[in-house]
Amino acid sequence: MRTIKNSPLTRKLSNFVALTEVELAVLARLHKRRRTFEAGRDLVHQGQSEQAAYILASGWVCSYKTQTDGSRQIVDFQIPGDFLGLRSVLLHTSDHSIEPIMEIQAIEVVVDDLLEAFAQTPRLATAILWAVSRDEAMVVEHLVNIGRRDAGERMAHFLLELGVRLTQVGMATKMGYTCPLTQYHLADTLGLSAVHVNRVLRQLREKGLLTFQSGQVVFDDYDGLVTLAGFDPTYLDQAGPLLKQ
Amino acid sequence: MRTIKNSPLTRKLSNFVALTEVELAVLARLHKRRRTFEAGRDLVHQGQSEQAAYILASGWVCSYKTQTDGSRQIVDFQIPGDFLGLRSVLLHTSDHSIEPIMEIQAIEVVVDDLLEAFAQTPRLATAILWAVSRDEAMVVEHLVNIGRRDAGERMAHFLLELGVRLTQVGMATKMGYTCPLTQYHLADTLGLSAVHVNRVLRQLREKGLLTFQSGQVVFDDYDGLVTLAGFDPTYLDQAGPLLKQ
DNA sequence: CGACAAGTTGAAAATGATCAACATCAGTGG
DNA sequence: CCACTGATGTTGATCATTTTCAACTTGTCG
Repeated sequence: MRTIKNSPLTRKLSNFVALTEVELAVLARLHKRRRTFEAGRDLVHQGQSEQAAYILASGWVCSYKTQTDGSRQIVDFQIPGDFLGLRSVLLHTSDHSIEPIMEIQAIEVVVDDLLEAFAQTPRLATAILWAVSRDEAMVVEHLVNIGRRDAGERMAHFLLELGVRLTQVGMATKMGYTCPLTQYHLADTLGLSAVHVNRVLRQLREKGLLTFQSGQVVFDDYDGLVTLAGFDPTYLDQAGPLLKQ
Repeated sequence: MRTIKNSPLTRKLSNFVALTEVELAVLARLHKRRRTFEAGRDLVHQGQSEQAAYILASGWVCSYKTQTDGSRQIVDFQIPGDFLGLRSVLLHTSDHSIEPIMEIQAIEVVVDDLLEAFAQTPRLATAILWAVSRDEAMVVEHLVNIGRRDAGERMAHFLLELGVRLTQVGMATKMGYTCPLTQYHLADTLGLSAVHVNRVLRQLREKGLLTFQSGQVVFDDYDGLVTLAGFDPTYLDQAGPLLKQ
């Protein structure tokens, strides 16, 4: 049976703040309607001013921005336990869109409930501040990835990072993982054209580093990839609770 | 006389949460030693595990990451009122370095005091959560800038954004502003080579759009720049307090 | 089967990087 | 007062990476 104690969000927050029974109860009251969204249809749309945020329960989504010329930049992917649209709610306006990669389930959280919960249990606010900071650290790493690495390094770095994140929730190993992303998703994530993504994947495969085919990422030479990408997973590490009970 | 009530940080946080006298008092107790740092010498160094965060009181700093091959990516610039190193403190490790562009003054904040303050006044935690979210929105916009715009558009967008931020603190107008950044800073910010930065600045000047010489940014054609860059300052807007007294 | 999304490949064009040289200016010490 | 130095800015020539355009393949689903 799935309870509040083993939800992905609780598991994630517990890495930072050891939550008490009272805090778990407050967290439980946040869980409102569970909603299902189909692949490809936007959950939140750029420019919209939203009332609710969500906690992702199952599936993958991507958050992205589109420009007037039609090009888009994927900012990040979210996996179960991650917040969706929290920034939009806090800043009173959505500066980005959120699209499910597959059919997903998400739990709606009303913003007033969340702010009320902070008042009741400040440690929960601290835990969420930590979660937001970790998200920012990932965006920063993407920025470095796009700004200062060539196409091959970008691809290797991105797929390694995704591997580490999925490993943390039991969905990947150092051997590889199942990955529903298309080459178009990769292109929009890495700031490349879809055609070039295809070539880069071929080069990595021919060098014996990694194979990404039929929705499966296989690390043929994990250490070689780490070296190529200059991958340092420190920014993803969970160093253990900062606040004790 | 400079009091807690008109410090840049208070001014910034007040945009989100109307702070009470009690909360202002808690904020005041956070203000510890005021320290001066010279230009070019790192305030926080990548990999270091820091005890303290800072609030920038005067001057500009940049936060950046360096890679093993020596290239660096500037993630963002901070101006007075911004937090420095908050993420490092929350995540228990510094994933980036912070370098003063000029001589700066910063106020040291001990992390335990900050977490203690959250417990006393949860609304302060909410205000800081908002500030962190706004920082993230800026990093996201930089990501789009580097991922999906060409060199000229990037330069225009960056200098326009900086203009808006400086205007919010009274240090710029639509005419232009004083800017201490070198072409190397711009290159490391925009993911370009310093040589190409120089060419791009020349092209913008020859097109009558903007002049950046001798530490002065002059907008020769503001609207033209906005069009070129596809600049939409929504993500920088301060929509007014979400939490009332 | 037909339609459509996704993946693959080649050739030409564009964008930006690298290398190298030189200019300008402020500070420094003889 | 001047030569020297280092940081910054400027320009040209060449090279590498990545994009664009176009065609074609493969697989899936009705």
